[in-house]
Amino acid sequence: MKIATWNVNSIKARLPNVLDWLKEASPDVVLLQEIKCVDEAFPELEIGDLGYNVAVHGQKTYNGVAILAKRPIEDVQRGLPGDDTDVEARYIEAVVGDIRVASVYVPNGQSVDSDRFAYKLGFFGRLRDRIGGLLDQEEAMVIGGDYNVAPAPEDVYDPDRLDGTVCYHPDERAAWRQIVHLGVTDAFRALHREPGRYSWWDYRGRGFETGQGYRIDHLLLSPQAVDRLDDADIDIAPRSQPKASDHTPVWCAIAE
DNA sequence: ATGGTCGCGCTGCGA
Repeated sequence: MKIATWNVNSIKARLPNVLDWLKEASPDVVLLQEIKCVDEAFPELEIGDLGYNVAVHGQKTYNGVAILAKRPIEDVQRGLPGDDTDVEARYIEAVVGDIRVASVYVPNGQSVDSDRFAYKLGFFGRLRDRIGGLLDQEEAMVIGGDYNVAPAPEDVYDPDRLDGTVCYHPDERAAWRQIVHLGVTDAFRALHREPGRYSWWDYRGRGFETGQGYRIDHLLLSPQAVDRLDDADIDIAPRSQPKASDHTPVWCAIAE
């Protein structure tokens, strides 16, 4: 089962790109972030025509996550537990076949001294609690999304200069490791040792053209999923297309 | 140049 994660930065603005990639890559499950629309506005018909079922947790203008799957999507749960006052649509979870999947959009954090950065660290803590609880079920699980953190120096284009800035701050990397230390595995890094493989390039400063990227989109696998991990990679082709998202898909293949 | 470019939606905010 091929499972991908992709921050599309508006599903409406990106629909031609998304449809092209679904046809080209034919993933079984796609975990989308930043769809930037309410549930009713999600282009379910166009995506359904390609054979996908859809589960959406949308929001007007900002955020929004969704799951696409060729098989039925069961036991859908919307929202990350742990803070009843958090109304931002950043988490959706479901079961597809024998694998539990989730699409996560971790807050960007804006700047290190902002309230949004504190919200980001709090979100990481809640995500850790959720993943810890799910691990107790001892099932195959893939938690994919835009984590908005590059875990290690090899995951950013200039680690010395960027250290301490948003998406590569020591507190964010520690929050990431706290999740990893629960016992989940970064699927891409489990199979690739090479540095300089990125999933996001800032529109500003023409980051893609100048090679200034970050690896911030990840698939975290439970041990039961890692045992079945056949392949994983980052597909940078969609990032070079016209009207591209600033993120590109990351995928893994789990044996049936 | 503490900038740059997108998307949303109509003014500036979030990323």
